[in-house]
Formats: sequence, structure tokens, C-alpha cells
Amino acid sequence: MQLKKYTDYGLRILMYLGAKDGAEAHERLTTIKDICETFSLSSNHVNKVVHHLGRLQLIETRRGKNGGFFLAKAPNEIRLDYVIRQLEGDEPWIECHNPYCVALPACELKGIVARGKELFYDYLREFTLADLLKKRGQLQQIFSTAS
Amino acid sequence: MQLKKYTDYGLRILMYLGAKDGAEAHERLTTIKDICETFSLSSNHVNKVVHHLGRLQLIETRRGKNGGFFLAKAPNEIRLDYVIRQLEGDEPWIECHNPYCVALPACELKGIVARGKELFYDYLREFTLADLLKKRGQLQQIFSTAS
DNA sequence: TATAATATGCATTATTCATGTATCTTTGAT
DNA sequence: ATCAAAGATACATGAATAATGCATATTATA
Repeated sequence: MQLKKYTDYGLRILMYLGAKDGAEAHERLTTIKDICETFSLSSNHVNKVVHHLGRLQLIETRRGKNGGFFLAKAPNEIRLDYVIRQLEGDEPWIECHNPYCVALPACELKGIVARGKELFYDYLREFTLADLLKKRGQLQQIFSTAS
Repeated sequence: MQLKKYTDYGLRILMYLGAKDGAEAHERLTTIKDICETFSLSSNHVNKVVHHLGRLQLIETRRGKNGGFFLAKAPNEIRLDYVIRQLEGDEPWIECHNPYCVALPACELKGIVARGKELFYDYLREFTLADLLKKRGQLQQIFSTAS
């Protein structure tokens, strides 16, 4: 029971972009290479996450020379429940059908777990990317000296 | 992001035993074979889960001929948060150390996710095995005609 | 037109969960 | 006593999915 690295990487990318938010346009432009060097990750996976964040319209991506990506919304408009739900995938946390469980018609469990899952996301809903940037200065410093 | 089948099987076993709770001693005695036939599961995995439930003192196991296992506590004393935490393992839902994340010193995320996880378990804490047995009659019927 | 960036699809590897096989230990029945 | 039936235990194998790698297409700019 753990979030995927995929999701984790997505959040780190948003934090990286958020730390630059408000800077000049050309300063904000970040490449996959930047992310990989900063967090010591392989470019393939990051590539896919960036693409996904683009499809979700959380970031804007620019192809071609001098391309890159940047936040498409203000940090306080990017809710954590949405990001995690989307990157993680939103399947039930308990599998009643694989293999099929005979108790299913009389089972109270699936509802309880499903409600618990919603409470988890309800809590995340209270936070946005802006909350992840409380120590923005420190993050900027970390990111500028990493790589 | 999903509970393990291992955990799921554990809960099903408890439901099976709970449906029999209160019956004569020899009626309550259940074997791994019974469980496997009822839920169409392989005995190996169930074996391990039963052993685990025994170590947790949620069930009492009896080796040897005419052995088996049965609930060691009343259903309303078996809290779901405990069962799931123990069977599932209680690691953090986000991995900051694999690979190590440079943002860690200034990261607000791990705390938020950890708190969300606790809210999930806090909710489960409101329920016991007894709550999974609301439709006890129906469950008994299902279990007696399955296999 | 060359180059540097993302986009995309497919292949491979790694990890973890699930399952299988074998054998040991315990206990009751014959 | 011995046998058989049950869980206990250790190790091996298989399956699923996540993570990573590779190749190439597409796009945009200098």
C-alpha cells in the first residue's frame, strides 16, 4: 500500500515548477533534463509524467528547441487530491472481483474501505501546491544547488 | 494503490469465522481447506494468512488431527484498523528515500500524506468485525452452500 | 537545415505479490 | 504404536505491475 513513484515524481515536478513560479518566462521554462538532474531520475519515466501533467493541463509544455514546460495555473489552484487521484489512478482499494468473492452480495467491507479512501482524498483536498511551497526559499536554494 | 489480496483474504477468513461465531465448539472449528473451498483460493496463501491471524491472537489455531481454528475474540472486539494495519504492513504511503529526494528537508508532502493515511485508519477504527456481519444470516447461507 | 526539445510506442528489467512444493511438527483416532 | 490429518515453516517459482530503457517521430526555433 503505497503511492507509485510515478505519482511521487509528478508532485516533485510540480514543486520544482512551483518554486520558480512568478519568475520571468524564460526563467520558469524547465526541461525534463533539469528535473532529472535535480532529482537524479531517469528521463524516460519523467518524460511520461510530464506528458501526463500536460494532458491534465496542470502544466503547459512547449516542444522544439528552447522548449520545456511551466505551471499552467497558480499553485493555490492545484489541489493535491486531484493531482494524486489522476496520477495514481482511481481504482477501488479492495478487489472484490479478482478472484470473485462469494461473500460479495452480503459484504459490508467494500463500502467501508471505499468510504475510507474518500476520506483520505477529502483531506488532501484541503491542500494545494501552494501548501507544498511553504518553505519556498529553502526549496529554491536546494534546487539551484542540486544537479 | 490497493490493499493486498493477503489482507483481503484475512478479512474474508474473519468473516467466515464470524458467521459461525456462537455455534458449538466443534461446529466453529474451521480448516484451511474449508476456507479454500468456500472462496476458491489456493491453500498456500491462506495457510500463511491463517498463521498470521494466529500470531495476532485474533484466532486460535489447533494443530493435529481434527484441528483447525476459530475466533479468539468476540467480533465486536476485532477492530478493522488493527487487522488491516497488521496484515497490510504499516509503512509510509510515500517513499522519500528510494531514491533519496533532495527536497526532503523542505518537503511538506510527506506529512500531509502521512496524516491522510492516519485519517483512513481512524475511520476504519470505528468498525469491527461485528459490522461486517450485519447480514450474518445471508453470509451463513452463502458459506454453507458455497464450496 | 540542424538542433534541441517533447511525444509516443514498444521492449526490457526489477520489484513485489501471489502461488506452489516439500517437509516438519503436532495431535487425535485407530 | 502407528497412522492420518491438521497447521507451521522454508524455500522456490510464477505472475502482475511498476519502473526503466531504447528508438524514433514530431515540433519549433535559431
